[in-house]
Amino acid sequence: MTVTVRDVARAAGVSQATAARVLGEYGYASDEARVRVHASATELGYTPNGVARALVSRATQTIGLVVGDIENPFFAAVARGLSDVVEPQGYTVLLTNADEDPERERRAMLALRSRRVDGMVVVPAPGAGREAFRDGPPLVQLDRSVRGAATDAVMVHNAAGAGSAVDHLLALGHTRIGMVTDSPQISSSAERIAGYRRALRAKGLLDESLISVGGSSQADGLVAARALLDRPDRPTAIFTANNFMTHGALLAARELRLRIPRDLALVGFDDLDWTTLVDPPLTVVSQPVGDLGRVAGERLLARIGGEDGPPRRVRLATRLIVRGSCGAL
Amino acid sequence: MTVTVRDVARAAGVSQATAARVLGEYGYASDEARVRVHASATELGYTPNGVARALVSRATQTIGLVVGDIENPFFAAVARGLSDVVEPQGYTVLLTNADEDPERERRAMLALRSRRVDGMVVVPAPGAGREAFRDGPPLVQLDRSVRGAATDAVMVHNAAGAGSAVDHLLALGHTRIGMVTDSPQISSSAERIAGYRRALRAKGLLDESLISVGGSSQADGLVAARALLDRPDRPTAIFTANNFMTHGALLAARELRLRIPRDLALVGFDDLDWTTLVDPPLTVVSQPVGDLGRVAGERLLARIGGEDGPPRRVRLATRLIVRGSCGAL
DNA sequence: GAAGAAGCTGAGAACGCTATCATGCTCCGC
DNA sequence: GCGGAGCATGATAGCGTTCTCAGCTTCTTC
Repeated sequence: MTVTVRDVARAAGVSQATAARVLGEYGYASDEARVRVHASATELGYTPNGVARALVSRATQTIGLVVGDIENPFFAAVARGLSDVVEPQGYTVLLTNADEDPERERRAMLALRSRRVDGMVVVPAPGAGREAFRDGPPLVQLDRSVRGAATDAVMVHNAAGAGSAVDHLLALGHTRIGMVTDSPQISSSAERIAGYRRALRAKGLLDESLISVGGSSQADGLVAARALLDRPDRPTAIFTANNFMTHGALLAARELRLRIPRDLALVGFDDLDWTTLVDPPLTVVSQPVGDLGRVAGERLLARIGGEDGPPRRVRLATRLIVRGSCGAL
Repeated sequence: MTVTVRDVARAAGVSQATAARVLGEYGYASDEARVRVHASATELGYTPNGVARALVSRATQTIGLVVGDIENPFFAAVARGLSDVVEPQGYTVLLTNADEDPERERRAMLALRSRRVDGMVVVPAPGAGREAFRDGPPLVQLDRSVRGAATDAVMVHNAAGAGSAVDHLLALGHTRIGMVTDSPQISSSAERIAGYRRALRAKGLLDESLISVGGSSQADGLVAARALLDRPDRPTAIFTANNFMTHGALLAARELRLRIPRDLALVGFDDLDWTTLVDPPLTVVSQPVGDLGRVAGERLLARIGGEDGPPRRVRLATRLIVRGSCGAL
């Protein structure tokens, strides 16, 4: 069915080896052979078979990406950044959603492995064990890192970012600041909790009961935020540790008819398209989402290119963007 | 480096053929051979080489997806739906962003082809020619369809959807209804424009100058919406044909201090997370985004499975969700 | 003019798998 | 006891590339 080098060779009246040489651009070939081979290649519509090539070259020119859910704008931005860096180098991205489930993640990584990806970028699911990261192709962890997994990792300064959010609220005079977060099994969430704790403890204002743990969906965020806001002594400000929690907190505030920022100040982690569209616009700790993917891609390409040495952990800076949801403007 | 069937065979003390049979689960093998092969396979950590398998079976168990930009929530939802349907069948999705550029799209499809994907789902870029869709693996077009490209296609009832939006505005008494749309080179946009025209013409209210053509970004949407709202005889209602245009129109309205729905009624095409978060919540024509991807996946799997017959075009229904942005509530 | 270098070519061996085939072997029924 | 069915096994031929190697021709150099 499909046309092979052999077919092209036959049509051009040369040996398979010669045709392969001109098509593969290596070794010698006379000008005459060259033009004839190219002519019959285009005439027959020859497309090199990447599978066969991958088998002998032991490189599939393919990068695996394992995220929780591509519908999460954070992961979508990461995917975009990754492919932007990697495609110009001839790589294509194999995408899989693991839905924050370690078992699905394990299976996805296995599937990518048997497809012989040249490398993979993984956002580890909560509870993922380090074994999964032991051997296999070059791998970089993104956004989170599994304890004991000796791979490159690209993350943001979570603790500092959370600290900047809390400090902002403290500076505005808040003394009861709650936090709505994803599971602390996720290293980035754990770090954000740590940053929150440290900032409050420094002022002697830490109250553990004001930390509400949700999950990885808006619904979870709503429930967790409601738990905090339903209390008689509800906090006057809330720091939400990811975009689902932010969304949930907004829903909860509306449900309880709390006006922002008058009744409740809000700072979210991770900026989104719509944060400037709501009223008031949201103050957030913005992460360089595209850069996360891009840097992960660069790390990976370097490793694929043979870079050696101990695992490298890269941390990118976050930035507090003050808008209206804390009453600072 | 990596362990092959041959290594497993050697370790188990059987021939390569026998080992291949038990690992590949075909043909005969004694129970003894079976256990020994499996034992040494797990001991050595054997992972089947999908590349080699693909070469002989002529199936990569891989589906290509070409979208404009995975950061667009619409495409992200499509990707999610597709992979949800396709992964349980053992397929993995190769993702590429073509940025609505026919040339990049062409190259992406070529790359997917040389990777020998078993099928592909493509959201054609504006201006894409039918040639690209002529031969190659099974292909389904999504959201849009290229004139003369004889492939399966999965789309929504664009004209009817646009009509329902306009009818809603008409029923509320609006007589000057503008439209902000993406390029009519995109078939779905063209159909939405057609639906808009038909609904207005039926009432004798069609004014071509109220159609403002933007592009594929928020910025374009803002500019196009502003062009409409800056006029002294500005429309009292606007129908936006995709989520970027909706976002842009919201920005333009804010810029001009127009109150929604008092000064301006708004209906968008495509529902999004944040449409219920803005004030007032947005009335939209919602599309079954996940289903688009799922149905495309099912179509594709059917074709890969050998389904024959003329190209099939599937149309999914849209649904008007009335919220507050038209003053209907 | 001989020796060597350089240019060009085809044969053929991998890569790691699937799958066919021929060859034994055991067991059954008649 | 014997033919045939059924089971088990190893050899071996691809899949479509990449790439080495040997052989041949042509050009260079002293």
